[in-house]
Amino acid sequence: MHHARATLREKGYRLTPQRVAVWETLRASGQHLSAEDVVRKLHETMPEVNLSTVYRTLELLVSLDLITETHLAGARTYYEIEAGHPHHHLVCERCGAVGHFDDLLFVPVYEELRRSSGFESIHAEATVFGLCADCRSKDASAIKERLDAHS
Amino acid sequence: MHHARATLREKGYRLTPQRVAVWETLRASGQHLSAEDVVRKLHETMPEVNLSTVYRTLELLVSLDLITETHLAGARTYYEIEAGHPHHHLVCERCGAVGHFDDLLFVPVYEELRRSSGFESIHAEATVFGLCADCRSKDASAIKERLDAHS
DNA sequence: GTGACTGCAAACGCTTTGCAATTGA
DNA sequence: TCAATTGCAAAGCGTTTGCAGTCAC
Repeated sequence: MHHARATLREKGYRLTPQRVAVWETLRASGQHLSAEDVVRKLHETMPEVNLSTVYRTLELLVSLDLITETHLAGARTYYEIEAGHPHHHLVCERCGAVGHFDDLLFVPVYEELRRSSGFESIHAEATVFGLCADCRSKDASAIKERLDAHS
Repeated sequence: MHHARATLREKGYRLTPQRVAVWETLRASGQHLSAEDVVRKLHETMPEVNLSTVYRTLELLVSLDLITETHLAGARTYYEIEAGHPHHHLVCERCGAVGHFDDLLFVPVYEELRRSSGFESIHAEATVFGLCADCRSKDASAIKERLDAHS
């Protein structure tokens, strides 16, 4: 919060209520939100904020490294507070739950790619899909129930 | 080619000139093409083919596992002939060159994620960005030239 | 012959833009 | 005060859809 206010001030950007509110919304949620998600939340307390203002603000916050964009799946872009360390996403294909994992896990892959392809300055955007523990245990109990019913 | 014709036939789909042409275009290029790229190439020999037909055909070929979709960067979707083994992409941020690497490189990462997060049935979509060897050597010679000019 | 397919035009969802009115510094 | 920022409406882009006509089978 201070972080964002200070950075905006420093760089000579105005501290408008809309900008503060977008930042606060992302911070409070702690989630990955789309622009649409952000206006929806904002409208609860600031009904007049416009979607285009939200887009402009998100773009600004990204350019100041205060938030990051990710493309989890589909057309939409999602935004989250900059975590400080590069990471990637783990998405449950059943319930949509989103987890993080550190980019450091990819270091051996990057090294192999440098060696084999000659690419340098490597960085990645990766989304890993799967079934989260919750959904798997729900599946397991559903199967058990069905077996019990037959016996 | 036989591959695609046979599969379409088998599944009861009609073998229209448009479908064959879309498939042939992707095969001939051996590249990652967007729907727009495909119509542009098709229009050289079949000026009447419509973009929406191309989209419908690409969707069909994807559903038959004859081609795959990837999201290299930006909004566009790209298509390529199904390679037979899962892979990811390596994109040069300077010249746009696209390379492949095998999904097997990620196996240790997947194992770690299963262990630490409880996710299962894991698969990923990853794009790795960097500077390809060509662009790096061009950079290097440009710097050398500038240094020589000053000496 | 007939239903699967095509071309066309219109709509889609998400995002960006131009502009006049507003507001933070 | 006055340029930066906003809200609004319109356009942008890539993609999807409804429909009437066409064509592979």
